[in-house]
Amino acid sequence: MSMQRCCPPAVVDPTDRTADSALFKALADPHRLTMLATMARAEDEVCVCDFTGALPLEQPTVSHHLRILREAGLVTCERRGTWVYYRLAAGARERIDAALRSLIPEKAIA
Amino acid sequence: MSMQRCCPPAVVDPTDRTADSALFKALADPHRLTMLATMARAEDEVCVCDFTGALPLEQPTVSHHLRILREAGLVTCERRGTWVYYRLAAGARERIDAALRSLIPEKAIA
DNA sequence: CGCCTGTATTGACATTGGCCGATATAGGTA
DNA sequence: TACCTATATCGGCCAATGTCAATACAGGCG
Repeated sequence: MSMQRCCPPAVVDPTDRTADSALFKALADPHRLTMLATMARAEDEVCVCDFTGALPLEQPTVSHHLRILREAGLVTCERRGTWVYYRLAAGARERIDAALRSLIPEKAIA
Repeated sequence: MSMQRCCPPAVVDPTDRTADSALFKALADPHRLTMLATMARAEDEVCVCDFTGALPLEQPTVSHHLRILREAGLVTCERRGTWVYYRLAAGARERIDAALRSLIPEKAIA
C-alpha cells in the first residue's frame, strides 16, 4: 500500500512579515534591550553619556545601537546644547505588542 | 562658568537581558515569523513538508529555521513515521509577552 | 577665533547568520 | 535485505552585524 498522506495540508500564512521581523531585529541585542529598559523606566529622557558611562561599550558602539533603535522608530532624540537626550518613542510598546498579536493572536478562552 | 551638567544622572537598568535578546533574535527573520504565524493559526500541528512546499527556501534551510525556533523553545516537534510535525510550544506567546512587559512595563494610566 | 567636550560617522576587522548542495539519518515498503 | 522518501546535519559561501580606533561634527567657553 502507499503510505498515508502526511496531513491535512496546512495553509502557510501568506502575510508578509518583513516589517515585523525588522522590528524584532532591533530588539535582538542585549545592550539595545538595556537601553530601552532604561528609557522605559526613566522619569524623563536619558542622556547618551549615561549609556557610555554605564555600558561596557565604547562611545561609537553606543551611538551605533542608538541609531538602530532610532531607525526602527523605537526611540526619538533631541539635542540640547552639547548633549543628546533619548527617550522611548510614543507608542513603542504598542507597536511591538501589535506585532506580537498579529503573529500569535490571542485565542478565545480555551 | 562651567557648563551645566547634562542631566540628573539616569540609572541604567542593570538587568541582564541576554535571554530576552535571544528570544527576540529567534523572531528576527521573516520566514521564521511566517512559520510561527502558520502554526499559531493551524488547527493542529504543521508538517515540515508544508513549509518546504510553500516557502521559497530549500529543504535544508527550512530545517535550519525550524531548529532555531526549536532551540528558542518556541516550538516543539514530534516525528510520526516519515514525517515530522511542528506546533507552537505551550506558553510561547506568554513567554514573548513576558519579555516585552519586562522590557517596557505598562504604565499606570498616564 | 581657538580650544575643549559630547556625539555621530567612517573604515576595518572578526563573528554571526541565511542560504544552498551534498550527505547522513530515520522510517516505511517490498 | 535493499530501496525509496522525508527530515536533519555538514561544509562552504556570502551578506549582515557588533565592535573598536580614528576622525568628523556640533556647541559651549574663553
